[in-house]
Amino acid sequence: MVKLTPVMEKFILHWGEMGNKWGINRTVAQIHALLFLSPQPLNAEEITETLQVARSNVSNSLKELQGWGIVRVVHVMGDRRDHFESLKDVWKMFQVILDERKERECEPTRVLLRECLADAEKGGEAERYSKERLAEMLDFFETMMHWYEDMRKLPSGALIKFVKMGGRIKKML
Amino acid sequence: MVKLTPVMEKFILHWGEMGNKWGINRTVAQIHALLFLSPQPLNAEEITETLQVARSNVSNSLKELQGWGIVRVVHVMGDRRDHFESLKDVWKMFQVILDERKERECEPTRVLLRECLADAEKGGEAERYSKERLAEMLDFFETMMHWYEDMRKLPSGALIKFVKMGGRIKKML
DNA sequence: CAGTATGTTCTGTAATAACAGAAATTGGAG
DNA sequence: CTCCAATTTCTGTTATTACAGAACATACTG
Repeated sequence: MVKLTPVMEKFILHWGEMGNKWGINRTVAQIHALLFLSPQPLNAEEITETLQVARSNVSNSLKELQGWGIVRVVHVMGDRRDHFESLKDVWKMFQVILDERKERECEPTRVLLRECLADAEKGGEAERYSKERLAEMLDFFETMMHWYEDMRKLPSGALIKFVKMGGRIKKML
Repeated sequence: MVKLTPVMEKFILHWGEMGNKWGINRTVAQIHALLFLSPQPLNAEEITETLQVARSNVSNSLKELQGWGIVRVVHVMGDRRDHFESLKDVWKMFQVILDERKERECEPTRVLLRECLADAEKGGEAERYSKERLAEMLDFFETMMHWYEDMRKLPSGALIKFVKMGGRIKKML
């Protein structure tokens, strides 16, 4: 049985709410927070007891987290139950989440914007204004996505150093 | 009466779904999309008819969008009804949204993380591991938020140029 | 001031999402 | 193969959120 410390509880609850505001199911986010704070991998039963939610809910939420790529199954010697652990490296964790959201949400939007622009071509005058606006939107998406992909390629140390430079980068430009 | 072109309709529906995935109410996002694509400001009645949702729903959603700072009221000469228009500059629009999410969601998280770390100090051994993890998390948040604030200060032209440079920035480091 | 257009708030309903518990499945262990 | 632990999937319920329509409030018009 995992006993939540006051700090763990506080963070887990907050993380749940936060997830919610960003379109992530509350229990999914809570489980993620729990695993993030757990020194060892936990099995589903332990998560169920600790967070007091249904076993099935835990099972589905873990699948979801694995789908996002921030939680993975590990095995403990002499125990055939699955155990779960979260990525612990915060930078990597958010990188993985961003990668995933880019694919799931930005990419389809980019595709749709391209389609819209193609349709707008055939729409003549009626679509003129939409075409203008959506072209700008598409340019924004493409620019940001390219930029993210470029940053993404940097070795993680270089990226961190770069971000930590913050405003001083300005002088270099 | 506003007649939706096929392109407008397609984009509005997609934008609604997209909003949903990011924790934004569907009609709120749809209204935003409509205003973004509308060459002129629209009044609430027009929005109601165009999107076929209740007048009250439109009223509340518009308040929400104004709260986010991406839609504002304008007046048309000789018409006492409020008209609404969206920011049209995509870069500015996303900047405003990010500003707002930073304040609403990241800032409270930063505060909470600080509290957690303070609590963890008093928690002794039981909180040792949590303290480690949350300290890293806090560092991540502070670094990213500082970085964003620094970038935010750049004149928008410089920022755009900077982002468009993308990977070529690497050579300069 | 009465009447009307406009906009907001309130209240109940409908749609959706989250969830619990049961049933079904999978895959060792003996 | 049989049994049992572990996990997943299914089904119905509960909670939440989104929404419509009505009631209300505001403020302009004549």
